[in-house]
Amino acid sequence: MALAEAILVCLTERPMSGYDLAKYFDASIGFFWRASHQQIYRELGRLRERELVDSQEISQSGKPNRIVHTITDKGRTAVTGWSAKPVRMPSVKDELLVKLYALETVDTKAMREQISVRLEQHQSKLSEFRRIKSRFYDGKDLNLNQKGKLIALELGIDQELFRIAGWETVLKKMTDAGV
Amino acid sequence: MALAEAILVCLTERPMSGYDLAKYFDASIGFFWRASHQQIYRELGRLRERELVDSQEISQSGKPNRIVHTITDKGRTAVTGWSAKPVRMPSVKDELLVKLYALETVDTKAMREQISVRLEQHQSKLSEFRRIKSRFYDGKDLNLNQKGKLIALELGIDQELFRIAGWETVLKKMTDAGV
DNA sequence: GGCAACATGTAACTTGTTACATGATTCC
DNA sequence: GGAATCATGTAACAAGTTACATGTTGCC
Repeated sequence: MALAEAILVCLTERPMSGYDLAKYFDASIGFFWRASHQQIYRELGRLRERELVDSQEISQSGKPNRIVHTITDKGRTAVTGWSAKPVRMPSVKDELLVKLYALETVDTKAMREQISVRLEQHQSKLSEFRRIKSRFYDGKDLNLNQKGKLIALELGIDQELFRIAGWETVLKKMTDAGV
Repeated sequence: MALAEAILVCLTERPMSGYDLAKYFDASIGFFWRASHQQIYRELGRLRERELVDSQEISQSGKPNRIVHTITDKGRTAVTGWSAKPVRMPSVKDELLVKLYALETVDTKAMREQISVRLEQHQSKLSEFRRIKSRFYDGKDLNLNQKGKLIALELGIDQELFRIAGWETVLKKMTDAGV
């Protein structure tokens, strides 16, 4: 259950509400471990039960109340313990690759269209990563915390570049194969 | 639910038992959509209910009986229909990237060790892919079915090469950052 | 006045993982 | 005689997805 730890890692940055966490995931750590707001709320409940976070309701006049979650010392210890444990290989699940594998059986016109869509998605992720890099990291003096995030981000950028090249090659090879 | 379709795609090749399918997944389509034997058995039950496969028990003297699943015409239609539908972006879930993102908070010695393990895993996948390519595809005349599989396999090979280079770069950048 | 975004969650369902269970055959 | 492999599954649980529910504020 790395979702728990991903949340705790975010909370080492600053205390956050479930909504803040969902936004934070979308814009950063979620590039490496995606989670929906429902998952985050459920996991926060469990983290509270295990006393890894401390949750405080803050009343706001007018607006609905915010529940702000703060990582506890027990939570910090849990993160360090987790960090030393071995990781698994990331799960492999790409329907588009299954379709490619089944090339003879599929609708190849639709398939080319789907590859184009995929290419655009990688392109927009690439732009987003580059924007974040130039905005927050380029030409700045970075501490270790920031350096870690930058290294991860640069790996993300290279990955998007690779994937764009990869799917473009696939399109060429499909053409060569006559489909 | 692409597992259903991945199974149907395998069964277009030849009728198979659940056990055969689990083996087949491990050695081919599972490179792009991993599934455990439990998932496969469960899904086969559902496919039978939906009449997309026809399941026949074959008694074997001595050995336990095999249940052989054959794709039906309805099943073939389902695959074609599925193939034209848009796909999602593959899920992103890599604990090692989360740890990299949280570099300051983690045990960096253990982290370097985990990257080394990951590198070995990619190396062994690469060898496996290359072995399959040279054994089944190199220097042969291929039909469209085989060409699709080869294109997917070559994308897999490039991906492993990219990932090896990527994690090696991360190790270098960690050294530069002093961890 | 309506719609998007803020903010929080529950419920139902599907998928994926871990552990358990059974019994035969083949190889050492 | 014991371990590995063949072959088939069930049960319990964890994780992920989709849909629903509620009420506010701020903008056009």
